[in-house]
Amino acid sequence: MSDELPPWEKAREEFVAQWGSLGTQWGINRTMAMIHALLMTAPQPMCTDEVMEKLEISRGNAHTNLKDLVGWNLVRIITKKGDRKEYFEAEKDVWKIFITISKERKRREIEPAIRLLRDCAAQTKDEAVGPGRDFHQQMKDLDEFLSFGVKVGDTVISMKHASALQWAMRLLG
Amino acid sequence: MSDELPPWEKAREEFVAQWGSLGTQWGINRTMAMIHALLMTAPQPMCTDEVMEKLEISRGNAHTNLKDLVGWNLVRIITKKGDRKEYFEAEKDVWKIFITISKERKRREIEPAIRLLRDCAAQTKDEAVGPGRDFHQQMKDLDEFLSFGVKVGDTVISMKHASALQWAMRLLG
DNA sequence: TATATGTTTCAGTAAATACTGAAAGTTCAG
DNA sequence: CTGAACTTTCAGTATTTACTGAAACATATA
Repeated sequence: MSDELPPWEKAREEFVAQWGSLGTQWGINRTMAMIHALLMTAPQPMCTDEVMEKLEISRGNAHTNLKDLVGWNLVRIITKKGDRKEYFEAEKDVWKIFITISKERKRREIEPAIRLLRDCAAQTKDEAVGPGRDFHQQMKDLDEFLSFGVKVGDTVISMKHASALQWAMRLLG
Repeated sequence: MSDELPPWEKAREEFVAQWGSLGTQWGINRTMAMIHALLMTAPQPMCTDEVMEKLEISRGNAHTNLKDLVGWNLVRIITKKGDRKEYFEAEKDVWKIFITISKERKRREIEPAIRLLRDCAAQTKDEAVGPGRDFHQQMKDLDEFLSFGVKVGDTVISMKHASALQWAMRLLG
């Protein structure tokens, strides 16, 4: 069956499979990464059954991961009139993908960390000497660093792609 | 037992536990994140037995994760003369931690992705029309974006903390 | 209102990951 | 050498995470 595919689809299948493996490395599940890869390279929006068939996965699995991708704002639902099915379409613009992922990671990963650091710093704000003071300082340092990073990130993701590019080019000299 | 701890150690225990939970969210295992948190806030380098005791984990688990952290260059081994034990000490400087993590993630997560994208682009370089051409272009776009990001990242991590800070401040306006 | 078409949920199961504890391996001092 | 002190490995087990398939649910059409 794979033998009958147009050549670019062979490459696509490799891309989907490998992107899935890579996904597990950066902490997202294989199926979700594969669906994302599939949709990013789909000429047309795909419905649940097409995804199930392409990846040979169950309906429940396809459904859950499609909806998770929608929750990440990496995929949107398309409806066609006269057709009750939902179709799924991935954002293909790399800059937009980058912005979306950055925002989500900030919300899910960075902000909770900052809250923890502030809480721990607050609990130890009266420590004036020794290990207690060092601990307090470490919490503050980490907080300050992450908060500053968030600020920089917010600035970057508020930029148009062209502006960000120009700015980065200047950095590279 | 916890009741007898100095107050800053209460905060530390919360930090360690919560950092562990956060760790699982960004795809690293709980124990590794907890050991890292423990060592980042340790007044002195700690040996395997101390880590085992503090976190109530087995020797094998402590050993594996300590060595993984050493592999990430986030922790280094200290030996004291006249003492055969290995002691472990985490980097505490946030800028250095950031640089270390950035380098490792680049190596483990970004570079393999770039290799995949180039491979898939190469396989489809002759596609001149339609979906094949779009696929090829998508691979190239992703490659270009990530490669450019790596370049920017390399520039930033080659900077001294103060320079990077100054540069970022300028961005923030 | 019945039926067809599609979506969502979830109990049960499979697979991947992490952990334990003990045995084997290593190194050094006497 | 020999034994003590410490490190490393790994088979077995526990825990977590992901997946399946079918039933329940929702909604549009005849």
